[in-house]
Amino acid sequence: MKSPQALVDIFRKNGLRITPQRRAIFDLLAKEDSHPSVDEIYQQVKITMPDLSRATVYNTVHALVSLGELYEVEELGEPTTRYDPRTEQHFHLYCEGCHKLLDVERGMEQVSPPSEKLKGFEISRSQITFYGLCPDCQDRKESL
Amino acid sequence: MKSPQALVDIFRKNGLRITPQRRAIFDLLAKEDSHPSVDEIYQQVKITMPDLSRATVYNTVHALVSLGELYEVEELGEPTTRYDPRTEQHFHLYCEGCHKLLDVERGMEQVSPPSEKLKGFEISRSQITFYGLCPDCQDRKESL
DNA sequence: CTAGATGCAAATAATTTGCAGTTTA
DNA sequence: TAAACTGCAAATTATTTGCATCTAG
Repeated sequence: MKSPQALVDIFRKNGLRITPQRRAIFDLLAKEDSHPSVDEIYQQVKITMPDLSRATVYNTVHALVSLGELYEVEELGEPTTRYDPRTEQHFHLYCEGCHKLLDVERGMEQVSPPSEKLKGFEISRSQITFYGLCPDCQDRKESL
Repeated sequence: MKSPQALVDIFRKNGLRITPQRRAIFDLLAKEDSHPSVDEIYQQVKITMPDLSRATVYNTVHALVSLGELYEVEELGEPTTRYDPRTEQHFHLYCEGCHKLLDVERGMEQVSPPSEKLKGFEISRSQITFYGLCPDCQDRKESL
């Protein structure tokens, strides 16, 4: 995630305005190293800004996604969309037991399929998720 | 997707019953080579079975997913879950212009990250999606 | 016969929308 | 001061649930 100030600049450059609510959301996301939902962002920011509205969080999150500064993560079988503040290439490990979601760096591993398979598609990004059980949930399962 | 008869056997083996509704859903999915939502399945089957209920489709689809005979595809930024009748390994190409979703066979490409990165996770499946623009949508964009 | 399924309708819950009032640039 | 943003509340929509009835095995 870029710094709050960088996001401020990007917003202004795109004709979007900077409000105290947006600043607070930028600050939160910059500190965040998990994958928060809109509601989690809302609950956090609400602590210091009690009359924050959920609609405002949706609004700002959508703006960030449009600008490519935040990504949706949705392949989790959960009803809520989570957001990913990390913009570097990485993949996800998702535990189907406890719903933990971990980032794993992507090395030089191939991130695009052989071009003859692309059927003329122009690829802009990819999402790779591995589903399974984390060590804790493996133990929990064995002890049943 | 397995044949309707194979699914019938699997359901019975698991103590689930075979109703005309379920048979019709199996038949549809066996023919299907796209990625239908519950509502699309419902609309199709409803044609020949007018008092089908959506709840029944949800019920049967969930049963199929639990048995590992159908997969959820959810990384599409759409509000509805689509289902994937193909059980072989493959990845997805998703067009962000027209929301087309294509299957592409996966070859012997590496489907799991190097084990030292797995942090003890036990992986059961993976989902790999490439986002971009299909040839048609690339043309459409250029001609603006 | 009886557990499991069905259809219906009502309930949930995430997200979107409309709008009057407020604020940023 | 005009366009953008805010909070609120109502609307929308996918999915889930409760329940009385029906049916597959």
